[in-house]
Amino acid sequence: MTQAPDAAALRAVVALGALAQETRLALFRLLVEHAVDGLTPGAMTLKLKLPAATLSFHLKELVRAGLVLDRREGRFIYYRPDLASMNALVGYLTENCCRASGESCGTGCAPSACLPVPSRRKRPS
Amino acid sequence: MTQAPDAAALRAVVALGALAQETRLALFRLLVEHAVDGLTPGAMTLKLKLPAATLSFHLKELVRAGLVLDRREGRFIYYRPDLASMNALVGYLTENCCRASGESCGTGCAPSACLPVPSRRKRPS
DNA sequence: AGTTCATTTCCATATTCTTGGAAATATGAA
DNA sequence: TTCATATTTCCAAGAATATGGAAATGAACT
Repeated sequence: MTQAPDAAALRAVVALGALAQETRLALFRLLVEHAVDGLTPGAMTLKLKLPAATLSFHLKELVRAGLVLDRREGRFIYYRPDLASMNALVGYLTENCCRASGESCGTGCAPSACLPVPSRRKRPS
Repeated sequence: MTQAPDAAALRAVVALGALAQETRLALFRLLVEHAVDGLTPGAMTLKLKLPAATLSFHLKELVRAGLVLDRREGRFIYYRPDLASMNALVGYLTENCCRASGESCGTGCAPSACLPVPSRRKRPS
């Protein structure tokens, strides 16, 4: 079965697996709505009505997959989506799963969907 | 946990789950390379070096997710990717996971990636 | 009828994922 | 230091997935 350990495919499988779960997909979508400043786990538990342990588990999964970034700010941790990474995933799917090898299918097929967050803020202690 | 059983999200989760597996992703990519005529399970077992039972299991999963279509032709069954469905998945991700709600992020964000196999190809600029 | 090939289902096993309470850790404030 | 809040890790039980041999099904041909 294991024949071509393609690194890009491996990354895609991990990212797809991270999104292939109802709670995590909802969580990621929520984060996308707050892509600029991010959200704290506390805010997410309120929004999604999840036990803290469950939320933390899924959040960690998204981070492990490289789809979510975190930054500590005092007592809080802000999580935000890594849109560049998400974009890369969509690009991979478009490239490898949307068209036959070597073929182009029009202007809409460009892999670049949207770019990383425009501006960043930092405020560490 | 289960709070908003969004049908579109549900479909996306199933499709993502179908692709979030090394063997199945390789399988789907193989099918995309033969999107026009399709492939028989026999040909796939040879290409991917999988036991028939294992291949059948994964194939069924892809069909269940709506990503693969089959047609019987005499003694053979030909499987081919449902590119429209794949396109819808990419569209969903682009719409819901690539940008903040209501925001546009440039010309590249158009949800339509590629449509079912084109008869004519365009020259990329 | 019976034979052969293509493909799937049956089944048991092994592995991985999901859940969430309880305990632990980290940070800031009094 | 002590307290309170934010967040994570620990753990264990249940649920879902993955694997593949062996048996069953389907479809053509003799």
